[in-house]
Amino acid sequence: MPKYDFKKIEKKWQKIWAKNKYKLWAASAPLRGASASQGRRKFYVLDMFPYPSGDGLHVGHVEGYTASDIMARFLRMNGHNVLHPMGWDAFGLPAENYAIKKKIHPSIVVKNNIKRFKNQLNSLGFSYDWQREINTTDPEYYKWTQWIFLQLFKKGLAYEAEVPVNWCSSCKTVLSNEEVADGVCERCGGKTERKNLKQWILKITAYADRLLSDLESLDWPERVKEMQRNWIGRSEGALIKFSFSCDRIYYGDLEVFTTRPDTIAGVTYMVIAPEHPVIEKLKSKIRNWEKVAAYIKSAKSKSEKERQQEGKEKTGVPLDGVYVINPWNKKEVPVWIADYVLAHYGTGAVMAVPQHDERDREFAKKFDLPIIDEPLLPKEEVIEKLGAKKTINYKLRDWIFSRQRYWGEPIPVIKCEKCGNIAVPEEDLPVKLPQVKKYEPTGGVESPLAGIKKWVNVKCPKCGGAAKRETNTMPQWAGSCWYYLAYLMREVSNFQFPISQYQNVFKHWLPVDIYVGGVEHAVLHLLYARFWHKFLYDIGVVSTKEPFAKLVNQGLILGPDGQKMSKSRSNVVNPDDMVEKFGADSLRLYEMFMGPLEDVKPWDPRGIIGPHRFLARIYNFGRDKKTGENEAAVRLVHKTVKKVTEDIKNFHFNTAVSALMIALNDAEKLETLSKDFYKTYCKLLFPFAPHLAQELWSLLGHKTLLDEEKWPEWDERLAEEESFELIIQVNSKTRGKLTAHRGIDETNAKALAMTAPGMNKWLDPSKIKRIIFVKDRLINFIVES
RNA sequence: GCUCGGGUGGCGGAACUGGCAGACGCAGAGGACUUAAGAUCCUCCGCCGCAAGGCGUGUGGGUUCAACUCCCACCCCGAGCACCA
Repeated sequence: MPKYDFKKIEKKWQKIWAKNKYKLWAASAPLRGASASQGRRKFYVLDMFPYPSGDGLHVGHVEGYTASDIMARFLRMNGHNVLHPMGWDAFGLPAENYAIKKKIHPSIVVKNNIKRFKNQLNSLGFSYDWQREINTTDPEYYKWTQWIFLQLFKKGLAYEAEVPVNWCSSCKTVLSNEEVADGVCERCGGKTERKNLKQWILKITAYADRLLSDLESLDWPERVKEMQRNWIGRSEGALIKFSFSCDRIYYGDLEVFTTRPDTIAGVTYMVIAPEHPVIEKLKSKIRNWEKVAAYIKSAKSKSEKERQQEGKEKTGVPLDGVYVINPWNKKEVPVWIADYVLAHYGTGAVMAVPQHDERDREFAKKFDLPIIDEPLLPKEEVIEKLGAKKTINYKLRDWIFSRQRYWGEPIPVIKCEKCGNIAVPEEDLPVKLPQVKKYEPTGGVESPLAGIKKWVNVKCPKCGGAAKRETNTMPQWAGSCWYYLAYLMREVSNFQFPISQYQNVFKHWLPVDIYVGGVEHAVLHLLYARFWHKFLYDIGVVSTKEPFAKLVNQGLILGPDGQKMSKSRSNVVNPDDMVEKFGADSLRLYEMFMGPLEDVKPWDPRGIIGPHRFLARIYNFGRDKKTGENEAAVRLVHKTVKKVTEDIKNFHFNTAVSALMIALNDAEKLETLSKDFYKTYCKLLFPFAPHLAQELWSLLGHKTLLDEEKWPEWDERLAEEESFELIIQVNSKTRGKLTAHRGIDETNAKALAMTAPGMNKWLDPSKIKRIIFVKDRLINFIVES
């Protein structure tokens, strides 16, 4: 028997595909053809593009990319116009850190890594449309990233402000809230500290309501939607004014935000955040100022995380001499400061209702403040009587957008002492990242770009006077906010201005129909990209409200030890090794066969052998079989086509692979097989194991490429077996089985069941009380016991 | 604490709308072939039992002729959020 020489087969077809790739895998341009009338529609099948790290492709990449490749191939064979592109998200710290260490320019590092990644992707037989390849670090690409920033800037959605920020001292840059998890830098795991720095900020909060409500329209995993909902954190309530009363004299108002105006009668004290500006104003009235000042100082010195970690044990200080009057019942209550009240949320002040709020109760108990039982009031009535303002608050905060690092898109702004922040004129884009000798971050508010005087010093575009460039760069996430549009722009021209020339392609291809990627981007990339897309929608660039209609998350693949793969645990499985040992088709097949796509699953080093053996068996299958018509074979084909087709549509690739295995096992038992069986089987196998399927297809004598073949159809009647196994139960226990014709009625089933071997042991016909008959399944005799 | 997933053989997992639990694969056992090993092929493979049979889908209860599937209570694991007023 010939050996399944996967290396030879895979190389051979990869060569042929490379020659034909633009014909085979290029989507039709929308302006030529693509008629929706014949059931042919567009499908935009998108992978989350990789960061081309020095480690090369990971088996986790292979999982998601195989899933989308199966989908793309399947849809193409079904006659659809499929766009399946790939590119590189190449700005960011790892390339820069590597560059610092090895003294190689990051662009060279990135170039080498991309080359390696691309080879790896091709070695796995993915059917990407490489004509549309993009790279976020290409100046022609990032000029558009800068252009979008400028549109945001012009609409007032990008602004500079001094704000408290998260600073990562090991990455030496500011981070966004989304990049900080548990007080730790998402990137390097280092502790973050709080600093007040002047930064560029994007007003994502202006889109909070739409980012939240439009989630409903998306076919996304509920988990991801829920994470975004939590992150946006909408709450409805009202702003209520309390009056300060010091020595019984009115001293201005204090506004609080509450979601529970109905509990206002139970307010027994007031708490304000230590940072609240009113404290300074009331200073002269506060009798224990020294104590208060000390508390404020200690609160400010702590990071938000530290405050929260200590948060179980509440702390606070009363403002002696300061009271507020409850507008509902005119009662005077004391005012406290405590760091469990956050300055940046609501008004930074809370009316405390210990009866109803757990945190208030904890605080009240600790400091012996009264807890009163009170009537719950009609919410609307309270709001109306007090003239309170209904408000909606969000947890979401604006996106801190500048980074003090080299390897990112320069922020296209010129700072003029006279004119302020001035946008770089569109015709001057891109603002190219200049070559520098040292990439080391400065550690301060400037990026290494600040050291290049020639680059920094420019004329103000407005007044012509001396001015300086902004030296901060954009964060990692900027380039990935719009890359799915860049693939489309490739179809028209090579990123030329103006934007209007791209609107037809955007209209045709958007939204992305299937977006496959890891769940780790749930509140980073996926939130940011939705924000930018909505902005582009508002300024008329794109015509859909959302970028990604359907999202599929592949589950993490763990190491053989059940732990997350990592170099330090040395449990990383390298896809190259697997391709070398078992072949690309085996790797693809195994990763799909491991379990449901979305599940987290451990890598079983032996597991890949199963699919590999299966492919080797297919390779030699049928060599000693007679060709001929065979009804059982026909039914087997139809059954398998149905199962595999439906499974692919539902992303149930594990059971699709298993159906292919079952079909082979069953076919081996048949004496003759028709030509048609082999043909159809090749087509079904093709999306999963394209190299072998194509090889077998050509061995069958076909000159065509399977990419251009039509996906098989099935006949519902033939997809069902003629007969079934009738389960015979007595008192709901299975006591026998008989083969019966489909559609058999109760009377015949009963007669048949009586003839089952050994039935007289279990069944006395005179004692039958009741018969339950389930068509094409079972008959259950209920007898007296 | 809250929210969302999930708990099925030694392992990964399968099971339509409530209808044979354990498909498919890995591992394991026995056999064939081989000087041998490997590869390949055949048979077995949830647990108890010689068998007949009984028991089995996290635990306890319920509904039903029939429950992995539906209902109630609880336990455990994973992910996310977490002083957001």
